Amino acid sequence: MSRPIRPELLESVPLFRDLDASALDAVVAAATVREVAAGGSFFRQGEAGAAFYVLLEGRVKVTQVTADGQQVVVRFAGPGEMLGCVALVSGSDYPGTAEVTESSRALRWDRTTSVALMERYPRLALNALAIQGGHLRMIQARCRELATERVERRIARAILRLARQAGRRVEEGVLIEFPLSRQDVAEITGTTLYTVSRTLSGWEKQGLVTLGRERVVIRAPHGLVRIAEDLV
Amino acid sequence: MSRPIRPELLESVPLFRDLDASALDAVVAAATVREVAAGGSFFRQGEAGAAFYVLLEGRVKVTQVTADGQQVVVRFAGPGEMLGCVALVSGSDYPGTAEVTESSRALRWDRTTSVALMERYPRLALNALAIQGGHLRMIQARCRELATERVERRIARAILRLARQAGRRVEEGVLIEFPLSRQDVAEITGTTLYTVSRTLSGWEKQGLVTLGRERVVIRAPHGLVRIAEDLV
DNA sequence: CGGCTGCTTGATCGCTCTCAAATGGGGTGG
DNA sequence: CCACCCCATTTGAGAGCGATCAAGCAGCCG
Repeated sequence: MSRPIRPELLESVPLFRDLDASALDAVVAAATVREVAAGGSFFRQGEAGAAFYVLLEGRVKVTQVTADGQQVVVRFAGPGEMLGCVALVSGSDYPGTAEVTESSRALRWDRTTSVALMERYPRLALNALAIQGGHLRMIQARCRELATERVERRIARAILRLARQAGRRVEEGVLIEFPLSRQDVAEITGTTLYTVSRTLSGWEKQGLVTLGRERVVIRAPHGLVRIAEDLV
Repeated sequence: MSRPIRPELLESVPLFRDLDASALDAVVAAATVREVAAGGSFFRQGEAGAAFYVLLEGRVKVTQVTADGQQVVVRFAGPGEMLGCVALVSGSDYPGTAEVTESSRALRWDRTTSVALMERYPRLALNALAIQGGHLRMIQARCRELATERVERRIARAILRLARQAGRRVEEGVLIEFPLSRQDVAEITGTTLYTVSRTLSGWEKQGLVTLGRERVVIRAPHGLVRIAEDLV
């Protein structure tokens, strides 16, 4: 039906770290593979949390919408990352929507299977705990930024973070690999697309970045770092 | 040395849910009890994450400070809650400080012990994962609020949340049980103590709350809910 | 080539921060 | 028991960041 999964791909999945070979085999054997094309979604906010995923290929944007319809981007996930972990244990619904921005393949376990596997292979649960702890740390940092920092600095931090997790060197500098609209950046940093546009344009005038439609190339990372970190 | 731990206290700890009696015994036997008086702390931001705690009695305020010295309140923890979970697994340092606001007693496990227990009793790891998932959910909600909502609404939500987790009925209404300064509320909601003071005073004039030094009593919860939820 | 979608830019408004100063409650020491 | 002091709080005045609204521009696809 679908292509086999390359073993080296599985070995680089953080959730599977330090899992011995037989355990890894059993875990993967219990999974099904789900493919979703760009534009689709693995799950949507409010649905019952039926399954837990590990993304193998592609890219996913996790978003939430507020009661009054404003959208917020929670994170971008790439190959190797977990999806749907928060809804996993406490029999609850998905807190966000996992929108597929590049066609994706993921391993899928339904809830009872995931829990059974974690009970059988505690390493899995510990890894999940560690990874989720990392997410918690990251989102706490974002909260701190939202609460205490000016917009320009938040945008600089967001761009640098995105470059770190999905940056590719091109001749002009570092390109953020996936389509990233001004609106997306606004939803990550808690501002409006107008302010994002003005800020990025300002940076372009200073030669810090090069812009395009849904494209950002960082020419002078140190410049952005100065904006992000300087205690002026 | 110290008073024995009442079993009914342990049974209400979410981390220990569905743990059988012998496992619970073993887990508690592996712990030491640590007492910290009001004003002290269980751990401080930046220290190596040496231990993991379950609070038995008292109250703890978890805070972070930014590079430029601004403080942010992450959460308030009461009896039964975990502390130091984020630093537990990924051999990292504590992302925040656990300030004791009411003299506290907690069970303490050092890192290697915690990990060993979770491997031995996977239920523990799964419970921790579920609880941490709840924290993640909550902090995501706060991020969403910070990014999209006006200050008055954020303050209303914060006050209601605090009342839900530490409210006690008194004759005038619902009192938030622990000393809560305007500054604290500001650090929770990402604003300034001036704005908090103005907002609360406004509510007092409308009869929604009664105020005192480090005290808030909610007289009309539905009024606050209207402020927090109405899609005006 | 036309339309769609994403982006830029200008003008204006107002929420919230900031700084300054006054007020008051509560505990402590005399 | 009283007076004092400290600290949380209130309140005012002013400034400015960033939101909002309104147009116009530009890349991209059919």
